[in-house]
Amino acid sequence: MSLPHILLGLLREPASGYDLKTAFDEHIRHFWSAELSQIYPTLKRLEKKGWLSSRAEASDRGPDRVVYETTPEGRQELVRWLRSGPAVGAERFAYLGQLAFMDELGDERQTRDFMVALRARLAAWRAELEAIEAEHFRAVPGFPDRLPTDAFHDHLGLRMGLHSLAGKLEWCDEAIERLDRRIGSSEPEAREEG
Amino acid sequence: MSLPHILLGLLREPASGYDLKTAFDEHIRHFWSAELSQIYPTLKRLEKKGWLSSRAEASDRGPDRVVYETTPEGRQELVRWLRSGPAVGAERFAYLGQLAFMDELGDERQTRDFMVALRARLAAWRAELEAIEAEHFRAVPGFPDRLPTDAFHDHLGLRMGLHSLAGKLEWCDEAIERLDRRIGSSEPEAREEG
DNA sequence: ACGCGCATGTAAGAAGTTACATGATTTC
DNA sequence: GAAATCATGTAACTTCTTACATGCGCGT
Repeated sequence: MSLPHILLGLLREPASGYDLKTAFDEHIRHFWSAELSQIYPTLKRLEKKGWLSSRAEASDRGPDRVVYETTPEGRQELVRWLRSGPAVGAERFAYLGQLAFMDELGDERQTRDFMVALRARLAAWRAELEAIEAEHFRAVPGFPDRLPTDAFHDHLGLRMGLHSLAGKLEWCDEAIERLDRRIGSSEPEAREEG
Repeated sequence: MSLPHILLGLLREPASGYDLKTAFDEHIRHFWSAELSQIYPTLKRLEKKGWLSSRAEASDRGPDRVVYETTPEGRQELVRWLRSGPAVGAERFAYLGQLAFMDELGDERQTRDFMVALRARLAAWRAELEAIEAEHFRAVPGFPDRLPTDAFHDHLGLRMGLHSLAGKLEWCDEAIERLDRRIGSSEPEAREEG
């Protein structure tokens, strides 16, 4: 039930479905994703609900664009969502499910391999967020303390990702360490790996 | 595409749909959730696929139970999923969407209120996980280093939640601090709040 | 001529939620 | 007698994914 609200939020300025998909891939992807085939019908639905209005617009290249913008009702609904308190509690982490059943494999070295792979994925993600933050530092005047309010809010989201990933990476290291101790004490042979 | 695999994982021992719902509410809820109305048809689908078999069983109280267990094919599919590497990247965080658009409200004190509310929710969640860990410490012999492999895997999941929440809570504190600085410097009146 | 980026969608199906329907037994 | 727990589901709907269909204009 959040995609409509994310679209409303993105439609601060008028945009086409295609534009919105670009925004998803560039900025929103860090906490949500959506396909064009989901965006187009959702926009139509929101227009029927009265939260958006649309108009056709000629394009420089390619076919006409259908440009949407929020109506006062749409804007009101966005504000209602923002004021309804943090939407927390429905998160789903498939990799924790995998981990929970990993003992089925009966070999803790496989759990270790899993944790090492997970650590690499999370570290890559963190590197990506760090690069974005570094770029902001370089390019945006007044970063981070004197940012205008919209850029400051973006920045808070980025920091959340970094803190959460830092915690998870600590956990990976802790888990790998404990697994090594268990593997080492149950099996006398040494095992080399970075 | 993870619910079938989580059900396969839970069906290490034969269980009914009702039993599985109980397991979801007790253990799985920390990283996944499912309703009975989703579990029952999914079990039927998995049986048709040949991953589960079922038999009716008399119950002490209430109607007959339909007890499922994994077939060799089901077990093989679970192992395939476990070995396919960490399923990461599709996570969705609605509250980061809210935060990103919060500047629409044009008042950073509302962002601050939001962060305080979010902090409280996350802290409550952490307290819950900590209570579970404390109970394990008290009740489970050999905790945490000499656990049997299944309990050790459960424990890793718990630690992940704690580390991730710790990172997020740090972020909340950082954000609230920065917001206070911004609010304080833009508006001279003091503001009391816990 | 071919592919890429722009721009629109539809169709089919899987996954998930909320509400409803039924009925036994046990506990207060 | 009422409420909780055990136990099964169906129906209607929303949400999301994957695959397909169409066509213009620009660069190589």
